[in-house]
Formats: sequence, C-alpha cells, structure tokens
Amino acid sequence: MVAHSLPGQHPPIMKEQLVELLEQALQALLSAESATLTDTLDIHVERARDGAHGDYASNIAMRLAKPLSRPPRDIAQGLIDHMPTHPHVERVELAGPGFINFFVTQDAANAVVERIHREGHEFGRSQIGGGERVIIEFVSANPTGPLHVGHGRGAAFGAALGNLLEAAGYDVHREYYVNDAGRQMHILTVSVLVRYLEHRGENIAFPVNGYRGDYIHDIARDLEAQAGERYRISAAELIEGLPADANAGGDKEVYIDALIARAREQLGEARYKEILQAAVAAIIGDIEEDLAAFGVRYDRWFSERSLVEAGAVDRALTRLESTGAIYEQDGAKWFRSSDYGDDKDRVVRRADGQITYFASDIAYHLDKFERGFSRAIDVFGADHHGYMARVRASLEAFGHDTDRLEFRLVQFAILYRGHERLAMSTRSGEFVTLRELREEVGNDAARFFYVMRRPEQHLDFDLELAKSRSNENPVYYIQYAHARVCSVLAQMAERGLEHDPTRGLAHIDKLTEPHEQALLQLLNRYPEMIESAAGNHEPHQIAQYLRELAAGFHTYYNAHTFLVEDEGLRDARLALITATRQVIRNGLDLLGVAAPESM
RNA sequence: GCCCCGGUAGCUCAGCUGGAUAGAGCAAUCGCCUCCUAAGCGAUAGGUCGCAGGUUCGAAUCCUGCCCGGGGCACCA
Repeated sequence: MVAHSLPGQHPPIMKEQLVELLEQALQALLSAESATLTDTLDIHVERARDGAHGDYASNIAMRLAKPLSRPPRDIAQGLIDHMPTHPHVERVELAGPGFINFFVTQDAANAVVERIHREGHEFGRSQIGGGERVIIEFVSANPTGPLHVGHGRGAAFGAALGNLLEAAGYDVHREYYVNDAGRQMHILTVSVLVRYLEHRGENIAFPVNGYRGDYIHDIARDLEAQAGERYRISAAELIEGLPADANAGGDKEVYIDALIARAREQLGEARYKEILQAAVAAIIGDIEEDLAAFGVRYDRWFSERSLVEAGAVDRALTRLESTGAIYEQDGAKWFRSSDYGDDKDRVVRRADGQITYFASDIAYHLDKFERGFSRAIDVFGADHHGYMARVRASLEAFGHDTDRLEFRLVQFAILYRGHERLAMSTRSGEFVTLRELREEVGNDAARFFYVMRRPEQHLDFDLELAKSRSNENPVYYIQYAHARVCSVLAQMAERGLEHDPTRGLAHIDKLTEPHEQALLQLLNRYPEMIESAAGNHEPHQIAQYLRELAAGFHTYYNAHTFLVEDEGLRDARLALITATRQVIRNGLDLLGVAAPESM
C-alpha cells in the first residue's frame, strides 16, 4: 500500500513520512469505528501550491468519501483526530472540501541547510532504485556520417536520464548500438571508394544513392595517405555494363547494389573489407569523439556485426522458428508479429537470404534481457515509433515481460536563427551537425536546451537565444546564480571576512525573511523533485526546478545584503546561499552543464 | 485509411498517475545600479486550457467523437 523507503544513508523525505502518518491515522480511524476498506488505495501527499494551505496536502478524505459513505470533511477530521504526532509537523488542518493540510515546523525546514552542507554532492541522491540493473540505449545513429542536431537531443536526453537514474539508486548501463552490418555499410564503402578513385584521377560519376558529405572525401584522403594506390582500380571496368543510375533514367537502388557487387569483384573481398572497415572505424571514431566532447559517455558500443558473426541472430531466429512464430512466404521469412499486437507481420530474412535490420534488433533486445538487465530503456527519435510494436512483439514471443522494455521517443529539434527556421536536409548532405551546433552555441547551452522540454514536445531550438548572454537565456540565468554565490564569497574574502559555517548553522533560525523562507522551501523540494523526475524518466523537471531555484536566489540577492554586520546572521545567510550553490551544482551536474565560478 | 506525438497568455513552454483562485520565461508598459557582477530585481497587463459530448463531489488533467499541426506506416536502415 505504501512504498516504504529502503534503509540507507539518505533519510526518507518529508512527503513519505507524512504518507506514513496518514496511513497510521487511517488504520486507527478504521479500527475505532470498526470499519473496513475492501480495496486498498495509495495515499497521495502533494506539495501545497498555496502557502496558506501549509507545506503539504492530502486529498485522501475525499477519496474515502465513497467507500466509507461519509462526508469527506468528517473523514478528514477523523483522520486528523487519530493522527500521531510527529516532531517535524507543526500542525495539521482541515480545509476546503476535505483537504488535510500539513504545516512543517520551522526547525524541520531549516534543517535542510545543515543536511546539504553535510551531504554535499550526495544531496538529493536516493536509493529508491534499489540497485536495479537498467540498460539505457540511446542515439544509436547509423555509422554513415557525423551526428546531426537531431541526434543531439537523444544524446543529451539519454545522458541526463542515465545520470538521473543513477542518482535515484539504479545501476545504470549506457549503450550505443552500432549498425555496422548490412547494406548501408556497403553503400558507405562504395561512396568512399568512388571518392578515392576520383582523387587518384579516375573519371567516375558519383552514385545518386551514395553519401555525399565532405567527410567521405576526408575518409578517402586518409585512405590514400595510408595505402596509396592499393585500392586503385579502373573506373571504366568498375562501371562497365552496370544498369543505369537514377540520373540516367535507371533506379538508384538497383544501380548502387550492382556497383557494390562489382566493387567486391574488382577489389576482392580482402581489399574491399579493408575499405569498409576503415570507413566504419573513421565514422564511429568521429561519433565517439563528438559525443565525448559533448560530455556523453557510454559503457559499451555494441556492434551489430559482432552479434551477427557470433551467430546470435541465427540462434534467435531458430528459436522463434521452433515455436512456429516464423513462416515462409514469397521466399522470405516472416515473423508473426501481428500475433503479438503489431499491425502486420515483418520480414526477418529476405528472399535473397539477407537478414533484415529487424532480425538483428530482435537478437539485440533478447541479448539485453539475457545479460541480466531487469529493465531496458530505448531512447529513439520519433520517426522510429513503428519499431516499438514489433520489438515488443518479438520479446513477447520469447516469453519476456514486455513491461520491462520502455521506449522513450524524442521528438525532433527544429533549429531557428531568431525567427528564421533553418532547413535541415540529410539528403543533400548540408545538414547541421551536432559538432557545428556545439561550436556555435557551446556545450552548456546545447545540453540544457535539448533537455529543458518534455521529450514528447517538439523543440524549437533558437541558436540566437542559446548564444545570447541575456536574461532571455535560461542557461545563463541558472549559471549566473551559481557564479553570484561564488562572487559573494570572493567579495567577503576581499573585505577580510570569513565564513564560519558552524556559526551559520547555529544561527540558522535568524533566516526569517520571506525570501529566505521561500529559498528554504525550494531547497527542501530538491530530493522530491529528483525522485519524481527519475520515477517518470523526465530530466526536464530538473531544468524547470533549477530555473525556479535560481529565481529564488536572484530575488533574494536583490532584496537583501548578505555581508551584514551581524556575524550570526551573516553566516546564516552565507550557509543558505552556499547550500543553494551546492544544489544548483548538483542539478546542473545531472544535466551535464557546467557550474562556473565566475561569468 | 491505420498508428504515435502535440494543440494551455501575443511567442516558447510547465502543469496532465483527477483536486482548493490555471503558472513561468520572453515580448509589452512602468520602475530599480554612490550598494555582494543589472547575464539581476520589482510592478502592471495578458487565458473560451483546439471544439463537442461523457465519467466524477470535483476535469487543463480520464473516456469518446471531431478539427488543426508534426511524424510513422518497405523483402530501407
């Protein structure tokens, strides 16, 4: 009925203690009146929105009105009468249609400052995850080119979610699934080959379906630098007798497949594979470097090719086949995903014998569960939503509980420069890369902007706003609050003063100003916010909270002077603002945003 | 046609596991630097929560239908 917090270094948060009080009051009330409840129900306690309603409120009496057949206010009064006392609860009031409002004691509210100073960067972390093993897969962009701005959102979101879950006590494993097997890799290979041949003086048209980006030239040049003429073949022989490309009235898909086949013939498998591996390695290396520079790190880069070569895909398909979940039609093999909620059945092995991307995805997700992760989170772009049903279907066919797999679909980021919308086209090769974005607006602004909205929400990413050093920019607003605290301490030292934290905590009850009370309340909310954000997998809550916290600080800063004559009050105020600084730092850290000492 | 996501203040959004007068930032108007960084603060103004029904003591929040906007519906990845 009630989720009790696990024993650990972190004390249970106030909200949970209140739930327990209500629980006890309810039991006492029921036994006093010999009443029973047929259904259990969760007791909710929420932060009161209005200060007049206390610190926390519960609607439990209203929800019990029907099962107990009594007016909610009667029940609320009964609960209040049977409520055990609690050292941190000043008083409990009945209000409105039957709300129970809790007023926390001033001492309990003040205690957060001491706790923050004691726990430091640990403040806000909890054990609610209970060490549960979670694998989070994110970005997983195909290694066919540099990451673009769309991938950036998945990267920032996945990284923040990973940090958040870790802070909530989960054992998090971060993974990037590398699609380094399959046709795309061959298209990449011939794209590089054609550029290489061009550079060596061969006259050859670039395939319509090839990858046109500048990075292909770069890879070709590296290939020349390392291997010279090793891959030099005759362009004329390479294309002789091939079907027409799309710009000559043919089909670009047919053309490029033929070109791939011819390249393998002409070069031989060994040399062909060298180019392929060089190209893939170059691109993965670039992606890895890009993400690392963005502050995004993985525990593992999981290669699709390794899965195929280890026979994992064949084994998975064989297992499905043995249970009758696969059938053959038109020469291809189909998985009966429609038996498990998908719209239609899906091909796992094409008529030409090639396995599909979906087939290796089945094996990959099976592998995640077989490695012992009790929960898997896939962060994908919204354009992948069609995969959810089929991947779930495959896991269900293996007898796994599909509730253990969660998809988080991240909507696209639309770039603006002021009011002007930037066109993004991946086809033309003129897309804006993540690297370009980072260089233009900086990592901090990029990380923050990417996660400040709910992932389901389209993101308008204004480059001008992200770069602006003004109050319009939420990143600077928060970072500035942090820097300002540092600045106060610097000013203090300049005046030959010292902060005595012990004296500050001893005089913490001098913080009676409304601005100080508001700030204390914000600090008290942080652990609850982390639990909520982690529980709902919503890093944007952190961003929203930090803005509020920074606002609370800036308001306070403008209303009061911290470096006052009264030493007790001065140290109490310094204790409060350094605690605020700590919480800002903790929160920004989860988002992967720096907390600068000065700006 | 089917599936997913969105539609809340002029703009960008939060609130959505039902609760007490719907919030923030920007933009607008008016104020605040002999004083710890004005990358800041204060005040005013601004809303049929897409529309219509339904469930409920109570709906921005849940259900149904409809209207807009985005995305997805391959023997592609």
